[in-house]
Amino acid sequence: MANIREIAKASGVSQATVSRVLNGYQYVRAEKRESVLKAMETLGYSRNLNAVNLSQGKTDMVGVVLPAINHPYFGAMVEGIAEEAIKKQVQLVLFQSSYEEKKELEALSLLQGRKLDGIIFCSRAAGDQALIKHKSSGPIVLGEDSDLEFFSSVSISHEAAFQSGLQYLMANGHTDIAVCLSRKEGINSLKRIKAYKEQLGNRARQEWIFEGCLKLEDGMKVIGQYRNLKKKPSAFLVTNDQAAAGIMLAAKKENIRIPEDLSLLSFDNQPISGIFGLSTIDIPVKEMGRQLLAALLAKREVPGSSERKLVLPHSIVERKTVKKIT
Amino acid sequence: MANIREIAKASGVSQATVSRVLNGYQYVRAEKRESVLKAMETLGYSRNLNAVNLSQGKTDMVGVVLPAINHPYFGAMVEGIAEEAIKKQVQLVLFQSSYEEKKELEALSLLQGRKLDGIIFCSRAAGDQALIKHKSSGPIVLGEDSDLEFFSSVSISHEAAFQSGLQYLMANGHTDIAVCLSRKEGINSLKRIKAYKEQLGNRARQEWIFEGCLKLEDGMKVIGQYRNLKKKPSAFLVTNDQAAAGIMLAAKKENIRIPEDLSLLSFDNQPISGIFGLSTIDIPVKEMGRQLLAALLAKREVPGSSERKLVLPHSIVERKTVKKIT
DNA sequence: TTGTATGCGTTATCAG
DNA sequence: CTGATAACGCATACAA
Repeated sequence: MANIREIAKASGVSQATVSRVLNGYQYVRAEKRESVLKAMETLGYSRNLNAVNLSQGKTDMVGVVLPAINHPYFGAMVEGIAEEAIKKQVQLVLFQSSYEEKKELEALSLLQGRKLDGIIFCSRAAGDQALIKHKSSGPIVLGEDSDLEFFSSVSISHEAAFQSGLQYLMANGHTDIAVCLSRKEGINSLKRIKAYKEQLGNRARQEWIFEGCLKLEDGMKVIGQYRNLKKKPSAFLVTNDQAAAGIMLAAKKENIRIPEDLSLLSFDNQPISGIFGLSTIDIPVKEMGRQLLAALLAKREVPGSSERKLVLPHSIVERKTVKKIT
Repeated sequence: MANIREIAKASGVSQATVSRVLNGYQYVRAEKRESVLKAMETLGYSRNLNAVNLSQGKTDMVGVVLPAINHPYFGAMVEGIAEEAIKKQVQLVLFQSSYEEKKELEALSLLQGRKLDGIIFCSRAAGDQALIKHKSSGPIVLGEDSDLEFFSSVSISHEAAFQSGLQYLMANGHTDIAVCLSRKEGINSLKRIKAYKEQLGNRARQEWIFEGCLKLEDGMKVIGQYRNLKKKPSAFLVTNDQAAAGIMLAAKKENIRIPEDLSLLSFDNQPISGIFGLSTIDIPVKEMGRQLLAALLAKREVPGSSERKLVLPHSIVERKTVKKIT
């Protein structure tokens, strides 16, 4: 636990010189540098980062808030963030929120306490007000398709993507379309329900809106409910590949043929959709991650700079789960 | 960005008193407390945690190193750790290593820099030497069944569990047993291979040892290789439920009946094993997580205290994937 | 190229 | 109950 002062004393130089050696500063005479290095070696010195952070007013750590670390969608996003983080030499601190506001506030309070240089919200439960209140604590960027003018954001247009999904199904002759959403509340779900009702008009049905579809198991449950439907849809638009795969799995068990009996179009284009031959809507999640970190660091660089809304493109990947009805 | 000094000035008290208010110290006259609180409110004060950490010499943050955050086994372990972390008021910082030593060293260097009060290695790629070198940096505990005397550890006896799995299969009349391991190297895999060869004697076959079986997809691939085997085993002992589920999935596709044609016994007793009706060996992973954090904090409390090796029990959960051969 | 002095924001000790 | 003041360990502007 030796400190810089002891090293200075042991090597017969000043603290400042030790600091220079520590930071690879060039103007240090070779002999002194050696002497400092040797002293550090023998005394087992290691830099106290808390002191460094305090002195520099930054930590090179950024928080990443996301509902579920193990969900492929967010997993891919974190991959993108992490890739960029390595380039930019910052450490990531992950906060799994499970959509609990309390967890999200934990991250915000670390930002406020200057332990984080910024926070990326991949998705969130906290309301706008909670974030706005923390705006002065440091840079915050959003991985969501939000209208919130106070923060930079990177995302696709979820509304447009959802609409084009519906339109694709309709273009294939489907008029009875059900949807599976990831959660009840949440800015995206609300927009999607709106789009659903608008696109389908009086063919939209409340009992065709399934909520809480995040994981494989969730998708499997949907088929159970599907069986009990008096009027059955001919197609499902599912907001993530996992749930859609679950639907396929359960459908096979129940001898429901896909796509002959039921068409499926999902979102994300994660590896599992390839394995299952799922038609899906590609979202450049990883790229979103990269851009999110880039946006955050840009804000850190120039604190007052204006907020940017980056909207990335989506595209339909046709595979084998949508039947063309003629 | 007001600091404690400005608050002191604004409220007409000393820094010390402000600090007392900040920390809920009781001996502060009510009026002064009010005045300080008001000043903090109007100046928008928030505590700089880097300064606090520097001053106190601790951060109340602990690092958790694990290969894959999204793997159910480690997911459950982190759940246990997180549960305990809330009780003990510490923040978790997760490091996904993907079994890359570089990532693990990142965590160690934060420990060395005093940004972490300790590290839990749920599993690791780094060799013993790398850890031992960092022993003086702070408390380190291991979630593995290691003989390493320098660190406390919490785990089951992987060797005994693997053996009892083999014995269970043999007790059910199986003599041709193949095994799926999670990775080639790694302390556990080596022990398991040893146990396999010991138990089966000359019935053990090199081509019946499958490695790299971590995820569902990995299990699916195994069936592909199984098809090409001249001599086929009658049972698989698989070191995690995910891979076993993958085997079931692929087997169904290939019209291999389970357990009629092929028996399956896996490890972990994660939810998916229940869904698939998998016979499995229960491991109290979550409890391991709790105990790991407890052990770490015990070390933080009493730095010199002796290392403890906690071995938790495992048990076989009989379901429907092991056929009794008579 | 090097040293001195000061600041970073708290906590904690020690008088009073 | 309260206030000075010394740590905590490092970075850095300013001189030299």
